[in-house]
Amino acid sequence: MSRRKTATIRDVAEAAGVSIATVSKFINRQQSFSASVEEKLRSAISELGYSQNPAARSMVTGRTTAIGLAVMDIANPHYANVMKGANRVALANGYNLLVVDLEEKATGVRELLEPLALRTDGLIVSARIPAAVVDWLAGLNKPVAFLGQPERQGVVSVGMDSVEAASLLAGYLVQQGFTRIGYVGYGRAAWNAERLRGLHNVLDAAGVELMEFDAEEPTSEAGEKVAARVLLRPDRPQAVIGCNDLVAIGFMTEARALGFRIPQDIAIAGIDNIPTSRYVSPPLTTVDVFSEATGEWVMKQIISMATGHSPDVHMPHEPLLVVRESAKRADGEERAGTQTNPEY
Amino acid sequence: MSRRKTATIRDVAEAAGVSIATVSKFINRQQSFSASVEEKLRSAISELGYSQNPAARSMVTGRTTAIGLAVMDIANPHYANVMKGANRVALANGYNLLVVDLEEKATGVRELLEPLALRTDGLIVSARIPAAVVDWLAGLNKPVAFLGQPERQGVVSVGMDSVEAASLLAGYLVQQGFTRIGYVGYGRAAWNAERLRGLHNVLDAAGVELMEFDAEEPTSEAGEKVAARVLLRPDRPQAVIGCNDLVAIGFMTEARALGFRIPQDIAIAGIDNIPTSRYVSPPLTTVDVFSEATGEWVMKQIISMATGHSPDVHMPHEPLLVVRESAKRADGEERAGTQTNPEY
DNA sequence: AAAATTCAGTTAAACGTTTTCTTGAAATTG
DNA sequence: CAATTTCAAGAAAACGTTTAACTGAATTTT
Repeated sequence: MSRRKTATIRDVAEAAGVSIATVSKFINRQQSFSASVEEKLRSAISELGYSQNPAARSMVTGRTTAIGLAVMDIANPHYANVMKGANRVALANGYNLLVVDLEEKATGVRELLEPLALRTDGLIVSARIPAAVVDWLAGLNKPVAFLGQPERQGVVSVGMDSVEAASLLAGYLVQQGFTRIGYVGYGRAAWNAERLRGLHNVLDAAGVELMEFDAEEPTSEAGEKVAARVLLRPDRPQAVIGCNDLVAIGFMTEARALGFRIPQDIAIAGIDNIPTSRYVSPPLTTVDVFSEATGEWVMKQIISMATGHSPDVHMPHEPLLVVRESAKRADGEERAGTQTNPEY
Repeated sequence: MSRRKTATIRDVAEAAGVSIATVSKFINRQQSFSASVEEKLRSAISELGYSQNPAARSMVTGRTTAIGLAVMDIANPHYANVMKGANRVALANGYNLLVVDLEEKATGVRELLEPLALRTDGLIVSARIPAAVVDWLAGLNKPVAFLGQPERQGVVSVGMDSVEAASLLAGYLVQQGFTRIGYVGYGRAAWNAERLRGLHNVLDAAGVELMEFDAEEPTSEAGEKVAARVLLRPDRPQAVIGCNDLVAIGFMTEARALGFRIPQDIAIAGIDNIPTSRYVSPPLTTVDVFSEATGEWVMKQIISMATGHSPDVHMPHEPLLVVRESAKRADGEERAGTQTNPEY
C-alpha cells in the first residue's frame, strides 16, 4: 500500500530534460512542440505515471472544475434522476460532481453548503432553504442555480413549472367528472405553494372544491398515514392528488389495504413520473417533470455560467400529463357515494 | 455578482495585527491564545467573511477531506441508499462526497475514476470493473473499498453477502414447495455469480431444478422483457427470483399483464428490499441487504483507513429474508400446471 | 539581405495555506 | 533569585501548479 511519493511536474521536467513550464504547456496542450521534446515528455509522463495535482492547479487558476449539487433527499427517485442527468453532463465537460444530501433538514443547511461552495465552481441547490442562506449564496462569487425555488435576485432559478404540472392534473380530473378533489401536500417544501396555486387556478374556475391535507414528509410512508386518516371520513374526496408520486403511491397502497378499489372507489394521481409509478397497481396517473433532463439542463447552465457565459433562460420541457389507470373515471358506473365505505 | 476577491489568511492576519501562522493555528484550533488576540482574530474573520481555501490547504497537508463514490447506477434505489448512508457519515466526519455514476458502463471506467482518485483521500467503488483497473486502484496510495466485488489483494472488499442472500431466498422457495425455480440474472454484474452460487448451494442439495435466464440490464424494463419471453414457454418455472428487486418488479408487472395471478400462477421474489418493493401488488418478497447501513459502514471504514487506522473486517448486517405476498405457495390450492396460461 | 515576425522553450513569480524552527516573555521550579 | 520549563506568537520554507514576460533561433516579409 505504501509507495514512493507520486511524481510531480518537476520530476517529469527533469526526466525529460526540459523546464516545468514546458511540461505544463504540454499537458494542457497549449502549444506545439518539437518531435524530440514531445516524445521525451510522453515517455517521461507514462514512465513516472504522472498525473496533475488538481489542488495545485486550482490554486493558481482559481477554478476547481467541480460543481456542487445539494438535494433534499438522495433516495427520492426524482432527485436521483436529477443527479443522474447532472452527473452525465458534468462528466462530459470534465467536471466532477460533489453532492450533499440535505435529508429534508431545514436547519444547519448553510453549514452543509459552505464546504461545497468552497470546493466548487458553481452550485445547484434543489431544496427549500432559508432566505438568509439564499442571500449568502447570492453573495458568493459563483453561479448558483435553484431548482424548484421561487425567483430571487442574484441567483438563477430554474426547473419544472410546478404550477403548470398541478394545473394539468386538475384539468384532467375535472374533465373526468370528479367534483370533490383532495390534495395531499407537503407544506414545508418550496414547490408546494406553487402546486397548490396551479390546482386552484383550474379548480376554482371549474367550481370544484379542493380539500387540502398535509403529509409530514414527502414519502410513501407519510402518504399511507394520510390515507388512513382521510379515507375514513364520510366526506372523503372522490379523487386525490399526491404532491409527488411517492406520496400518491403510499396513499394508494393504504387505500387498497382498506378495501378501496382504484380508481372506482377512489381515484389517485401524483406528480413527477418516477420510474416506479408505472409498476404499481393500477399504474399511476401522473405528470412527467423530466427529472433527468432537468438535471442535464441545469448542469449545462451552471457550467456555462462558470465559464463566463450567460445562462440560457429557456426551460427545457413543459410538464407532461401521463394518463394511466389510477385516476380514470369509472365508466358509466355510479360512483360510490360518500355515505359508505365499499367492501369495508 | 462580481465582488472583490475573497479574503485570504493574509488579509485576516493584517486586519488582526498578527502573523499568518497565528491565524492558521487559530482556525485549526492548535493552541490557546491571549484574550486580546483571540478577540481580534474572531472579529477580523467574521468581518472579512474569511473562509479557508481547501485547495491551498490540501496542497500542503496532502489530504483533501473528500471521499469518492462510484456506483453503477445512481438512480437504482439500492445504490441511492448506499449513497445516502455514505453521505451521512461523510458529512458527520467533515468529509465531502464526490460521486460518479458509471451508468452500467464496462469500458472507460478508469478515465472516470482517475479524476476522482486525484481529488479524494479514498474511494468506494460499487461496481464491477476490469482487473487492470483494480490493479491500478490497488497501486494508488489511497484506501479503496469495493462493494459487492470478490476479494482482491491490495484493496478492501466488503459489502453484503450475496451468496447468503440468494441462499435465503432459495431456502424459502423450497420450503414453500416449489420444485421448478427460475432465476433472472444479470450476467455482467460482479455479484451475479455469487447469487447464482448461493442459489445452487441450496437448490442442488434439495434436488430442485434451476432455470437460468439473463436480463440485458438490471432494470424493471429488462425484467418485463424476460417475463414476456419466459412465461409463454410451456416449461415455465413455478417461481422466479429476480437478481434484484427492480428486475423482479418488472417481471411481476409483465406477468400480471399477461394474466398471471401472483403468487398463485407464478411466484416472484427479488433481492435488495428497495423501498418500492413494499408498494407493488402484491408486495414483493425479497431479501433486505441493508443498503443504507452498508453505505454508512463502508464510509466509516474508508475514513478510518484514510486517517491511518486499519479497517474493521466485521460485516455490518447479515442479509435478512423479508417474506411478503409475492412468493407464498398457494394454500391447498393446486398449482396451475405448465400446460395452460390462466386467464389467457 | 536586412527587418520583422513566428516559434519553441525558459525564468521566475504567484496562488493560500501549514508547519518546523525560532524567539522572547512569563510562569514554574529548586 | 537563578535556572528551568512552559507558552504565545512569528519567520520562513515548503506544497505543485500556471502564466506573463522573456529569449534566441528560425522563418517570413519587404
